[in-house]
Amino acid sequence: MAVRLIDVARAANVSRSTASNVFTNPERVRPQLRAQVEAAAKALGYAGPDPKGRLLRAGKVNAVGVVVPGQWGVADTLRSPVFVQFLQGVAKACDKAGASIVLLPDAPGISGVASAVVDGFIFGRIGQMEQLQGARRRKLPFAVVDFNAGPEVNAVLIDAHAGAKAAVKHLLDLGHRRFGFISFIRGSGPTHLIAPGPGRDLSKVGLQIDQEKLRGAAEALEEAGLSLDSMPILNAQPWDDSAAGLILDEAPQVTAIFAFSAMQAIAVIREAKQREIRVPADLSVVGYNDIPAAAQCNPPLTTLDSQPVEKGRIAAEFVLAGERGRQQYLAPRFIVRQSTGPAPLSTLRRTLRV
Amino acid sequence: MAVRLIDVARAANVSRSTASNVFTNPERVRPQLRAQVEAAAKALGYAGPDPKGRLLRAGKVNAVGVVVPGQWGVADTLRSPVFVQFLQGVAKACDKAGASIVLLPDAPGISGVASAVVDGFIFGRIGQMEQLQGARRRKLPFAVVDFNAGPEVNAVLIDAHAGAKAAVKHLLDLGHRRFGFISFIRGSGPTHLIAPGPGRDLSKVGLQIDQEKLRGAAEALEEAGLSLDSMPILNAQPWDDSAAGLILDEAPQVTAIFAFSAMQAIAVIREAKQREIRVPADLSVVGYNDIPAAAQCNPPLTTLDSQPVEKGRIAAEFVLAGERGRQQYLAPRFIVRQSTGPAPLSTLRRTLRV
DNA sequence: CTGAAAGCGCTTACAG
DNA sequence: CTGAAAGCGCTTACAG
Repeated sequence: MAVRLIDVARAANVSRSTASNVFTNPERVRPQLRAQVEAAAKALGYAGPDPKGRLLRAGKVNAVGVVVPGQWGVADTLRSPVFVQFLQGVAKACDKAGASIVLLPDAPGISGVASAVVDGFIFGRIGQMEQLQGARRRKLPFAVVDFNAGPEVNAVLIDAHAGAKAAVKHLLDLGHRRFGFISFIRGSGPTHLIAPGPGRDLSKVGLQIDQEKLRGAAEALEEAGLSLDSMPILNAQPWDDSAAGLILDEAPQVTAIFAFSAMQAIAVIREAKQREIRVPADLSVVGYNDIPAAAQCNPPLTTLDSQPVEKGRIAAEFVLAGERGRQQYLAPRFIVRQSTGPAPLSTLRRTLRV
Repeated sequence: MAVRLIDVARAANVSRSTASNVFTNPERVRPQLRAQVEAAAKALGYAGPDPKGRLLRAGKVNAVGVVVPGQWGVADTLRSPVFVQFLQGVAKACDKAGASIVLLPDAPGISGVASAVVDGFIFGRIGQMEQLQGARRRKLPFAVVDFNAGPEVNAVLIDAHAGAKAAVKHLLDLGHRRFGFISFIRGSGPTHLIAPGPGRDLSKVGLQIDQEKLRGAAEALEEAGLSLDSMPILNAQPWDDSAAGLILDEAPQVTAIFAFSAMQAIAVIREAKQREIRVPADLSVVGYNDIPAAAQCNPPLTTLDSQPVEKGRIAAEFVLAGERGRQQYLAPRFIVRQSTGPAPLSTLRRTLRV
């Protein structure tokens, strides 16, 4: 049914090679013959060489795969503004290189890493080393973001430890002593509170990068004679709207909340407003990531810019260039807006409400 | 260098067919032989069948291409929140079908429509029929959004005429008589004002869907005894921040602005605030598309929800199902928030400023 | 359950 | 400048 190159070649009375050249290396074919072949192609309705055939022979797809955690799916992941910023960065590099982007789930199915038709992979959010196995086996170049997978793996990293430390220091300088944290949740479990307690196990909280944030926060607290152990940590998906209410319910004594995602920070501001808790007079809020809504919300959010666009761009460049084992560190930028202020003298008004 | 299926087959002392079956139809192979092949694969470091080879033989890629206008590039297009919502819809359908999404520019280059390795195309924003040529020649199913390309072309459409008419009626009911419009610009030209004037040519303004909006607006105006010809229209990219200032400069007499994108509407609100023009007391603003920022801005934006997620989902379903010539109409939802209010009694305060 | 053969559609050295 | 031949890596009827 479908017209093939050989059909065109026959109709034009030339060999397959010549017909192929007409489409791929036109300058190698005499104008007259070229016109002959083009006429035959037109007459037969030939669309040009089938990419599937070309692919097998030529080897290169001109596409990079952006792998999305299977548990969320592509649709859910696109709801994250930071992921979209990251994707913009990937697209910048791909646009320049004339490559296309394939969005694919990290699922065992037919559309996953094992069978994607791409020249390489970028992992946008990763929980553990094992998720890289598939890409490694394909022997294609790949890059990882926000995850250190050892010296042989291309990675674009941000110094989240320093960022979180700076954020907590900023709050300490404002006089805050009682903090609450909202972390990204690893896997797809339900939102839950990790109550304060000495020696509690935080190793399952969040992704590798959230672990770094926790350590950065702990360090800043210790330098001020405080301990992270005495502070509540909420474990939630960035888009779970119940988290903000939960932490305000469970930790009314807190005067500052540091959320490891901008969406959660904004949710806290919104929820606080509904409860007539003033931000920043009663409660200071710091986020992580500088999404568009962070500057637009009221009050505008104090947050860390984690450079997602740059991350995506560099990761894509590594993959497109076929690099192996490159590591690039980026510095977060701390942006002070109006959601943080001096610690209130008393939390009486708030605790009374509970 | 790379290990192939045949290498594994030889090492395991079986035929290629059997080796192939181990990976593709394991249940057809006796456990013992299967283990033998798997051991050989492991020993050789074989990653499983190369998708490029499989593809050519099997025919189906399990991916749909989302085509982005070449003049903007993928990176620019991802800056549009509506496009991202649309992509979410596409992803919903693809996640369910186990397909991946390929983001590709509508450019002549190697990564374009002509050579993309996909099972079909979705056109997210289209200026003219000719852009469909490439997809048509590939003989793959494709769908178009917000563009009527005739009865043989799958399309998901929204009744923008009715939506725009409702929006203008809403403003008329509030007493407004002097309107300004900000349309999407076709192509990549610079932002410019189309001054009022009888019989001016509006056929080059915006895309097909913006033409519909203009007609809907004109109809509402005529029913109120007014003419679109007497109203200024600004032609701009949704992300051009200078447009809001320009229309406020050039059309100070206007009491209501209807922007054909939410981003422009929000920009007008922001710019008005800077000039101490009160919204909605001095100026009413209506947008098109209900992006997250529309509800969050201050005051929240009165706008039309154009159902981008649904559009994407349905378009993807058409393509995944191999449909041809389906047309689906969606109704826009008019959302009244706080950026529109009664027309001011006088625009004196504002005109004095100019 | 297993294997020999054909072929998916194309490009790429190579010989002329 | 042009053509005959080999082969990219795999799967799929088909025969046994």
